Amino acid sequence: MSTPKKRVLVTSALPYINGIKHLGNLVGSMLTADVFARFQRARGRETLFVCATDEHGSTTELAAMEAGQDVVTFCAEQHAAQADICRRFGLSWDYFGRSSNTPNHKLTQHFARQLWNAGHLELRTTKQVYSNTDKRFLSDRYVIGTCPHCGYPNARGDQCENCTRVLDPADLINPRSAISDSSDLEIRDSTHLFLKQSQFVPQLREWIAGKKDWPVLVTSIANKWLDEGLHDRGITRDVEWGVPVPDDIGGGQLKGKVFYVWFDAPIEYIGATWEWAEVNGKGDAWKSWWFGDDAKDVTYFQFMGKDNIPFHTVGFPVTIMGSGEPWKLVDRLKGFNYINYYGGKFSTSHKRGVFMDTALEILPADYWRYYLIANAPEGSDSNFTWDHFASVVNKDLADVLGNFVNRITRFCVARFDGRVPGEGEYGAEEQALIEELDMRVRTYAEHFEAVEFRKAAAELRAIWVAGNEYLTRAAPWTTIKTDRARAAAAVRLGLNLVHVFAHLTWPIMPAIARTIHESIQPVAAGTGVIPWPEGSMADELDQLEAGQPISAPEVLFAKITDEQIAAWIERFGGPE
RNA sequence: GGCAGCGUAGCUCAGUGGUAGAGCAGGGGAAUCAUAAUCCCUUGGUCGGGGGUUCAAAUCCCUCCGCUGCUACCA
Repeated sequence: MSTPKKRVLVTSALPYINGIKHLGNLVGSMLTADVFARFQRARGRETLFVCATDEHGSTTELAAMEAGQDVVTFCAEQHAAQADICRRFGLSWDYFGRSSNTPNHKLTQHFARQLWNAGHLELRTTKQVYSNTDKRFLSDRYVIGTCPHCGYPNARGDQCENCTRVLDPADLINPRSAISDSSDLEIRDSTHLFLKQSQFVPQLREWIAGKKDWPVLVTSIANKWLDEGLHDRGITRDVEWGVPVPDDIGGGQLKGKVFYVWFDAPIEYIGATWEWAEVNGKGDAWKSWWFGDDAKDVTYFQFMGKDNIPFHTVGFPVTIMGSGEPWKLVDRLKGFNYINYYGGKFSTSHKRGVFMDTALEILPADYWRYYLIANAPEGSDSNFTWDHFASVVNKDLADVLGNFVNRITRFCVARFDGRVPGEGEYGAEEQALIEELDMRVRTYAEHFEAVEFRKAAAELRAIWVAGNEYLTRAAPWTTIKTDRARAAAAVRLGLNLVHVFAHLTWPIMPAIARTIHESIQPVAAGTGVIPWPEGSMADELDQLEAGQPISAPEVLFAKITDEQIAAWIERFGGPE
């Protein structure tokens, strides 16, 4: 298959600043984006992978208040914490930015100005709840009161969680502030900018219709919004923490207001690229990834959970289309369903499920990376249980991959002095394996190119299994008794296989891949990328020099025990 | 309530018109290099229920049931 030398731009949905993400958030955006970006780099394509924390909005202000911090300090600390945990998960972005940084401010104001000048924004005055005690406007969800439909006393202003009916804060009986519990509320007029999304329906529909390779999940959600009729959307808010609306937009009627977090957050994909260029002294290079003819050779991939799909198929595209400028739209949008935890939702407040920090407390990142990629919720929601997790880790990682590396390297150390044996020639058995792997490696790459993670992981596993099958057929522990050269050839092939496995495994399990590689030979210094084996398997499996020393690595994957499973169910929650 | 996705072997999931599949779990065997790890063979499903279209339906249509999510001011 030819390898187009195009640039690849990868973004993952921005994690919200408030709180450590759980495994579902991780697999649905950041992790799959990382594996994809690593694959592209491994194939030698110029790749830019950016992400950032999404920091604005009233939720952040209130979380900071609760933490007893000012919002700037709160966000700085939270950003540092997320950056650290993501780095420890092996997420390899070229830059991890912040939506509160200057580039995003400039870009958000630029896009708004373009939209305003083109007549796609208009001023509308809305009625909103103002809390005199809190001295702020309250978003609907921060007004609580008695539900007019079912009498539930703690219904939120956007929806009653008891009867699930959609509400307006004005409907609530005895409304009060969720922040202070004060009932000293009033309705005030507030003027806001509205984005006239409804004008873009035909353009959006045509754009979506051209995306034949997007998941059904994505196009069906997008079409549903278009079919129901797009509402014009308010893109400003009466809060303090956000990108300020500049004076030249809105005729001076929007003093003190900021843009809505969902308006500025996706713009931060561009902002993060700008931040990357600034930090690396690349000047205007960021523009070549996003703007005009310079970005013609860029293929842009987005990764996100299904909750983010409307904002990326409708909201952000309208911003770009409406700007009248040639900014890049997403080429390939990969959306994911959710991972459930024993059939229910992951929940911070109920201490149910596994979060990025607690996951790393109990096992290394690569265990999680493999499990999550092999079970990515692509077709439908998937379900996490400790028993399932343990069976995948123990079987696929410990028994199939770990044991293969262990058995061949230990045998080489015991019977061939820990050196790659040069005797013997590859025969029919080896040729059959080479042909099988030529096919399987091609298939594995095709699954990645098609952004199909479960299938890719299943093919990788099948490649590991092929190694064990070969070794059992070749049985060097038997042939060595009568034909040392024959056994030597089998060991040489087995060691070459270990080397190839390291290269194939790197996008999914970068740390383990490096360990495996270094048991055979040092990884070439440089970028840290362990490149894809682009050659024919006949060549790739004849790479190691005769006589070169190897070592048997320590146990690569510790098996998960029943006692551990029981302890983790106790700690994180289990079947109810 | 409306809408969307999903419902396939005990479990996790492929399969979108042409004789039901994979991995794990279960059963039998081989091997002994290896973390008792591996390899081979194998049991197991009226594809959520019902109706329809078709020479042919897991696949298309209708209807019912169930699960999950979204429903625009949570992000």
